[in-house]
Amino acid sequence: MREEEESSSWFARWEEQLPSQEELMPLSQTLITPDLAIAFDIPVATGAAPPGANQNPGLSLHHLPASSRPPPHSDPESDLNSAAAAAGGDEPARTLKRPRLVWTPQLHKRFVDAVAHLGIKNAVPKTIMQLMSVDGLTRENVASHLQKYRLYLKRMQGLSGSGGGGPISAADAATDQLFASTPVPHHFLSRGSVAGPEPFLPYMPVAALQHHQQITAAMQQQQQQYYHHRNLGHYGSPTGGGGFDHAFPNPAVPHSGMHQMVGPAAPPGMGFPPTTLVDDLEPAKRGGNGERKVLTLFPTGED
DNA sequence: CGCCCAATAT
DNA sequence: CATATTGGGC
Repeated sequence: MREEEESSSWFARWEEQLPSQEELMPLSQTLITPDLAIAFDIPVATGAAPPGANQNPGLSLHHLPASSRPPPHSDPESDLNSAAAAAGGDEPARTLKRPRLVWTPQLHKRFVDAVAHLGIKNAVPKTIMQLMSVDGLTRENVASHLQKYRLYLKRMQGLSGSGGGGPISAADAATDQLFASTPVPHHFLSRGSVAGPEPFLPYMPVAALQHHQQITAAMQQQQQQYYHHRNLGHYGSPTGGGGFDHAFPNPAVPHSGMHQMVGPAAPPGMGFPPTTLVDDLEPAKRGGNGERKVLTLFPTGED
Protein backbone atom coordinates (compact mmCIF):
# COMPACT_ATOMS: atom_id res chain seq x y z
CA MET A 1 0.00 0.00 0.00
CA ARG A 2 1.36 3.26 -0.81
CA GLU A 3 0.34 6.47 0.55
CA GLU A 4 0.27 9.88 -0.89
CA GLU A 5 1.03 12.76 1.30
CA GLU A 6 -1.48 14.64 -0.69
CA SER A 7 -4.20 12.26 0.10
CA SER A 8 -3.67 12.65 3.75
CA SER A 9 -4.50 16.29 3.51
CA TRP A 10 -7.80 15.82 1.91
CA PHE A 11 -9.09 13.12 3.95
CA ALA A 12 -7.82 14.58 7.10
CA ARG A 13 -9.94 17.54 6.33
CA TRP A 14 -12.79 15.33 5.38
CA GLU A 15 -12.76 13.65 8.67
CA GLU A 16 -12.42 16.82 10.57
CA GLN A 17 -15.38 18.27 8.89
CA LEU A 18 -17.50 15.37 9.67
CA PRO A 19 -19.75 16.01 12.52
CA SER A 20 -19.26 13.34 15.03
CA GLN A 21 -22.11 11.40 16.40
CA GLU A 22 -21.75 13.18 19.65
CA GLU A 23 -22.28 16.42 17.90
CA LEU A 24 -25.00 15.36 15.64
CA MET A 25 -27.12 13.41 17.94
CA PRO A 26 -27.87 16.08 20.45
CA LEU A 27 -28.42 18.53 17.69
CA SER A 28 -30.82 16.30 15.97
CA GLN A 29 -32.68 15.85 19.11
CA THR A 30 -32.86 19.48 19.65
CA LEU A 31 -33.98 20.07 16.16
CA ILE A 32 -36.77 17.66 16.31
CA THR A 33 -39.81 19.46 17.34
CA PRO A 34 -42.85 17.83 18.78
CA ASP A 35 -44.51 18.42 15.49
CA LEU A 36 -41.88 16.52 13.71
CA ALA A 37 -41.92 13.73 16.14
CA ILE A 38 -45.59 13.30 15.79
CA ALA A 39 -45.62 13.59 12.08
CA PHE A 40 -42.91 11.06 11.84
CA ASP A 41 -44.27 8.79 14.42
CA ILE A 42 -41.10 9.16 16.31
CA PRO A 43 -41.25 7.64 19.70
CA VAL A 44 -39.85 10.76 21.08
CA ALA A 45 -39.70 10.04 24.70
CA THR A 46 -42.05 12.26 26.50
CA GLY A 47 -40.00 15.18 27.45
CA ALA A 48 -36.94 13.77 25.88
CA ALA A 49 -36.40 17.06 24.23
CA PRO A 50 -38.28 19.73 26.00
CA PRO A 51 -38.29 22.93 24.09
CA GLY A 52 -35.87 25.34 25.54
CA ALA A 53 -33.76 22.69 27.02
CA ASN A 54 -31.02 23.05 24.59
CA GLN A 55 -28.13 21.29 25.90
CA ASN A 56 -25.12 22.05 23.95
CA PRO A 57 -22.67 19.33 23.40
CA GLY A 58 -19.14 20.12 24.23
CA LEU A 59 -17.36 20.66 21.05
CA SER A 60 -14.56 18.27 21.04
CA LEU A 61 -12.97 17.82 17.76
CA HIS A 62 -11.36 14.54 17.99
CA HIS A 63 -10.68 13.21 14.64
CA LEU A 64 -10.65 9.55 14.55
CA PRO A 65 -8.91 7.72 11.83
CA ALA A 66 -11.33 5.64 9.89
CA SER A 67 -9.47 2.61 10.99
CA SER A 68 -9.93 3.41 14.61
CA ARG A 69 -13.50 4.26 14.56
CA PRO A 70 -15.26 3.28 17.68
CA PRO A 71 -18.05 0.84 17.19
CA PRO A 72 -21.47 2.33 17.32
CA HIS A 73 -22.61 1.95 20.80
CA SER A 74 -26.13 1.24 21.51
CA ASP A 75 -27.49 4.68 21.42
CA PRO A 76 -30.88 5.07 22.86
CA GLU A 77 -31.40 7.87 20.46
CA SER A 78 -30.86 5.61 17.53
CA ASP A 79 -34.52 5.64 17.01
CA LEU A 80 -34.06 9.02 15.51
CA ASN A 81 -32.50 7.14 12.78
CA SER A 82 -35.51 5.07 12.24
CA ALA A 83 -37.46 8.20 12.30
CA ALA A 84 -36.30 9.18 8.93
CA ALA A 85 -35.96 5.64 7.89
CA ALA A 86 -39.57 5.26 8.61
CA ALA A 87 -40.30 8.28 6.61
CA GLY A 88 -38.02 7.09 3.93
CA GLY A 89 -39.16 3.71 2.98
CA ASP A 90 -40.42 1.68 5.78
CA GLU A 91 -43.35 3.26 7.33
CA PRO A 92 -46.44 4.56 5.63
CA ALA A 93 -44.48 7.27 4.03
CA ARG A 94 -44.43 5.22 0.96
CA THR A 95 -47.42 6.69 -0.64
CA LEU A 96 -47.02 9.98 1.02
CA LYS A 97 -45.65 12.88 -0.74
CA ARG A 98 -42.32 13.95 0.42
CA PRO A 99 -41.90 17.60 1.03
CA ARG A 100 -39.27 19.42 -0.87
CA LEU A 101 -35.76 19.09 0.26
CA VAL A 102 -33.93 22.23 1.03
CA TRP A 103 -30.36 22.26 0.00
CA THR A 104 -28.57 24.15 2.63
CA PRO A 105 -24.99 25.09 2.04
CA GLN A 106 -24.00 22.47 4.53
CA LEU A 107 -25.94 19.82 2.78
CA HIS A 108 -24.55 20.93 -0.49
CA LYS A 109 -21.12 20.78 0.92
CA ARG A 110 -21.55 17.22 1.87
CA PHE A 111 -22.70 16.65 -1.61
CA VAL A 112 -19.66 18.26 -3.11
CA ASP A 113 -17.37 16.43 -0.80
CA ALA A 114 -18.96 13.19 -1.69
CA VAL A 115 -18.61 13.86 -5.35
CA ALA A 116 -15.09 15.00 -4.93
CA HIS A 117 -14.08 11.93 -3.12
CA LEU A 118 -15.87 9.57 -5.32
CA GLY A 119 -14.28 10.94 -8.40
CA ILE A 120 -16.23 12.10 -11.33
CA LYS A 121 -16.54 8.63 -12.60
CA ASN A 122 -18.27 7.19 -9.66
CA ALA A 123 -20.17 10.25 -8.84
CA VAL A 124 -23.55 9.08 -9.83
CA PRO A 125 -26.67 9.75 -7.89
CA LYS A 126 -26.88 6.49 -6.11
CA THR A 127 -23.31 6.44 -5.00
CA ILE A 128 -23.34 10.01 -3.98
CA MET A 129 -26.42 9.49 -2.01
CA GLN A 130 -24.90 6.57 -0.21
CA LEU A 131 -21.73 8.37 0.55
CA MET A 132 -23.52 11.34 1.86
CA SER A 133 -25.45 9.18 4.18
CA VAL A 134 -27.90 11.85 4.80
CA ASP A 135 -30.90 10.38 6.21
CA GLY A 136 -33.96 10.89 4.15
CA LEU A 137 -32.08 11.84 1.07
CA THR A 138 -33.34 10.11 -1.99
CA ARG A 139 -31.59 9.28 -5.16
CA GLU A 140 -33.84 11.65 -6.97
CA ASN A 141 -32.96 14.42 -4.66
CA VAL A 142 -29.37 13.91 -5.49
CA ALA A 143 -29.95 13.37 -9.14
CA SER A 144 -31.80 16.56 -9.47
CA HIS A 145 -29.23 18.46 -7.57
CA LEU A 146 -26.42 16.84 -9.42
CA GLN A 147 -27.91 17.83 -12.68
CA LYS A 148 -28.01 21.39 -11.68
CA TYR A 149 -24.59 21.26 -10.23
CA ARG A 150 -23.17 19.98 -13.44
CA LEU A 151 -24.70 22.80 -15.33
CA TYR A 152 -23.16 25.13 -12.88
CA LEU A 153 -19.76 23.64 -13.40
CA LYS A 154 -20.09 23.90 -17.11
CA ARG A 155 -21.08 27.46 -16.88
CA MET A 156 -18.05 28.20 -14.81
CA GLN A 157 -15.70 26.60 -17.20
CA GLY A 158 -17.37 28.25 -20.04
CA LEU A 159 -16.69 31.67 -18.93
CA SER A 160 -13.33 31.19 -17.48
CA GLY A 161 -10.93 32.25 -20.12
CA SER A 162 -13.30 33.72 -22.54
CA GLY A 163 -13.41 37.40 -22.08
CA GLY A 164 -16.91 37.93 -23.18
CA GLY A 165 -18.62 34.69 -23.61
CA GLY A 166 -22.26 34.36 -23.01
CA PRO A 167 -24.00 36.72 -20.75
CA ILE A 168 -25.03 35.09 -17.57
CA SER A 169 -28.71 35.23 -17.24
CA ALA A 170 -30.06 36.62 -14.07
CA ALA A 171 -31.68 33.34 -13.37
CA ASP A 172 -28.41 31.55 -13.60
CA ALA A 173 -26.59 33.98 -11.45
CA ALA A 174 -29.30 33.80 -8.90
CA THR A 175 -29.36 30.08 -8.83
CA ASP A 176 -25.66 29.90 -8.38
CA GLN A 177 -26.01 31.18 -4.96
CA LEU A 178 -25.98 27.85 -3.33
CA PHE A 179 -23.23 26.47 -5.42
CA ALA A 180 -21.09 29.44 -4.82
CA SER A 181 -21.13 28.65 -1.18
CA THR A 182 -18.90 25.68 -1.61
CA PRO A 183 -15.60 25.91 -3.36
CA VAL A 184 -15.40 23.65 -6.30
CA PRO A 185 -12.63 21.12 -6.08
CA HIS A 186 -10.07 21.77 -8.71
CA HIS A 187 -10.35 18.63 -10.76
CA PHE A 188 -14.02 19.16 -11.13
CA LEU A 189 -13.46 21.82 -13.63
CA SER A 190 -11.21 19.84 -15.82
CA ARG A 191 -12.53 18.77 -19.14
CA GLY A 192 -15.13 16.09 -19.35
CA SER A 193 -14.94 12.84 -17.55
CA VAL A 194 -11.42 11.83 -17.13
CA ALA A 195 -11.03 8.32 -18.35
CA GLY A 196 -8.06 7.65 -16.19
CA PRO A 197 -8.34 6.25 -12.76
CA GLU A 198 -8.69 8.69 -10.01
CA PRO A 199 -5.42 9.74 -8.55
CA PHE A 200 -6.76 8.61 -5.31
CA LEU A 201 -8.43 5.65 -3.91
CA PRO A 202 -11.70 4.48 -5.35
CA TYR A 203 -13.40 4.38 -2.12
CA MET A 204 -12.46 4.42 1.44
CA PRO A 205 -13.87 7.10 3.64
CA VAL A 206 -17.09 5.36 3.05
CA ALA A 207 -16.59 3.48 6.19
CA ALA A 208 -16.30 6.68 8.04
CA LEU A 209 -19.50 7.92 6.58
CA GLN A 210 -21.19 4.67 6.47
CA HIS A 211 -22.11 5.11 10.03
CA HIS A 212 -25.47 6.42 10.66
CA GLN A 213 -25.23 10.03 10.17
CA GLN A 214 -27.88 11.90 11.91
CA ILE A 215 -28.46 14.56 9.46
CA THR A 216 -32.00 14.04 8.70
CA ALA A 217 -33.05 15.66 5.58
CA ALA A 218 -36.41 14.45 6.52
CA MET A 219 -36.55 16.97 9.22
CA GLN A 220 -36.33 19.74 6.79
CA GLN A 221 -38.79 18.15 4.54
CA GLN A 222 -41.31 17.64 7.17
CA GLN A 223 -41.34 21.24 8.05
CA GLN A 224 -41.78 22.53 4.63
CA GLN A 225 -44.44 20.76 2.80
CA TYR A 226 -44.66 23.29 0.12
CA TYR A 227 -43.74 26.82 0.44
CA HIS A 228 -42.86 29.68 -1.65
CA HIS A 229 -40.57 32.54 -1.71
CA ARG A 230 -41.09 35.84 -3.19
CA ASN A 231 -37.99 37.57 -2.55
CA LEU A 232 -36.48 39.94 -4.87
CA GLY A 233 -33.34 41.22 -3.61
CA HIS A 234 -30.41 40.54 -5.58
CA TYR A 235 -27.02 41.92 -5.48
CA GLY A 236 -25.58 43.46 -8.56
CA SER A 237 -26.16 41.23 -11.43
CA PRO A 238 -27.91 42.92 -14.24
CA THR A 239 -29.79 40.72 -16.57
CA GLY A 240 -28.16 41.61 -19.75
CA GLY A 241 -25.82 44.25 -18.63
CA GLY A 242 -22.17 44.21 -19.21
CA GLY A 243 -21.11 43.79 -15.65
CA PHE A 244 -21.24 40.28 -14.53
CA ASP A 245 -19.92 39.93 -11.13
CA HIS A 246 -18.38 36.79 -9.95
CA ALA A 247 -19.75 34.49 -7.43
CA PHE A 248 -19.08 35.70 -4.01
CA PRO A 249 -16.40 33.92 -2.17
CA ASN A 250 -18.53 33.44 0.81
CA PRO A 251 -22.12 33.01 1.61
CA ALA A 252 -22.32 35.89 3.91
CA VAL A 253 -25.37 36.77 2.04
CA PRO A 254 -27.30 39.47 3.67
CA HIS A 255 -30.67 38.45 2.56
CA SER A 256 -33.38 40.87 2.89
CA GLY A 257 -35.95 38.54 4.17
CA MET A 258 -34.95 35.27 2.84
CA HIS A 259 -35.30 32.29 4.97
CA GLN A 260 -32.30 32.18 7.07
CA MET A 261 -29.68 29.82 6.28
CA VAL A 262 -27.50 29.14 9.15
CA GLY A 263 -24.67 31.49 8.81
CA PRO A 264 -21.58 29.70 7.86
CA ALA A 265 -20.12 33.10 7.86
CA ALA A 266 -18.80 32.31 11.24
CA PRO A 267 -15.42 33.78 11.82
CA PRO A 268 -12.52 31.42 11.75
CA GLY A 269 -11.70 30.14 15.14
CA MET A 270 -15.19 30.48 16.30
CA GLY A 271 -17.61 27.69 16.11
CA PHE A 272 -21.09 28.00 14.93
CA PRO A 273 -23.73 29.46 17.12
CA PRO A 274 -25.01 26.99 19.66
CA THR A 275 -28.19 26.00 18.09
CA THR A 276 -28.81 27.96 15.07
CA LEU A 277 -32.20 26.81 14.47
CA VAL A 278 -33.51 29.77 12.74
CA ASP A 279 -36.89 30.12 11.41
CA ASP A 280 -38.17 32.74 9.17
CA LEU A 281 -38.23 36.00 10.89
CA GLU A 282 -40.66 37.42 8.51
CA PRO A 283 -44.28 37.16 9.50
CA ALA A 284 -45.15 36.34 5.98
CA LYS A 285 -46.55 39.58 4.95
CA ARG A 286 -44.96 39.63 1.62
CA GLY A 287 -47.22 40.10 -1.31
CA GLY A 288 -49.96 38.92 0.91
CA ASN A 289 -50.00 35.50 -0.48
CA GLY A 290 -49.74 32.54 1.76
CA GLU A 291 -46.18 31.90 2.47
CA ARG A 292 -45.15 28.86 4.30
CA LYS A 293 -42.70 29.01 7.00
CA VAL A 294 -39.38 27.67 6.13
CA LEU A 295 -37.03 26.26 8.55
CA THR A 296 -33.53 25.80 7.64
CA LEU A 297 -31.50 23.76 9.95
CA PHE A 298 -28.01 22.54 9.93
CA PRO A 299 -25.64 24.17 12.23
CA THR A 300 -23.36 21.34 11.53
CA GLY A 301 -19.95 22.00 10.29
CA GLU A 302 -18.50 25.10 8.91
CA ASP A 303 -15.76 26.06 6.69
C1' DC B 1 -31.87 -1.06 -14.30
C1' DG B 2 -29.64 3.19 -13.72
C1' DC B 3 -27.79 7.38 -15.64
C1' DC B 4 -28.22 11.79 -17.98
C1' DC B 5 -30.38 15.58 -19.93
C1' DA B 6 -34.09 18.75 -21.22
C1' DA B 7 -38.37 20.28 -20.39
C1' DT B 8 -42.01 20.97 -17.57
C1' DA B 9 -44.65 21.15 -13.32
C1' DT B 10 -45.41 22.65 -8.59
C1' DC C 1 -37.52 30.60 -7.44
C1' DA C 2 -35.93 26.05 -6.03
C1' DT C 3 -36.85 21.64 -6.44
C1' DA C 4 -39.58 17.64 -8.32
C1' DT C 5 -41.22 15.03 -11.87
C1' DT C 6 -41.46 13.31 -16.28
C1' DG C 7 -39.99 11.61 -20.66
C1' DG C 8 -36.77 10.01 -24.01
C1' DG C 9 -32.17 8.49 -25.22
C1' DC C 10 -28.55 5.67 -23.89
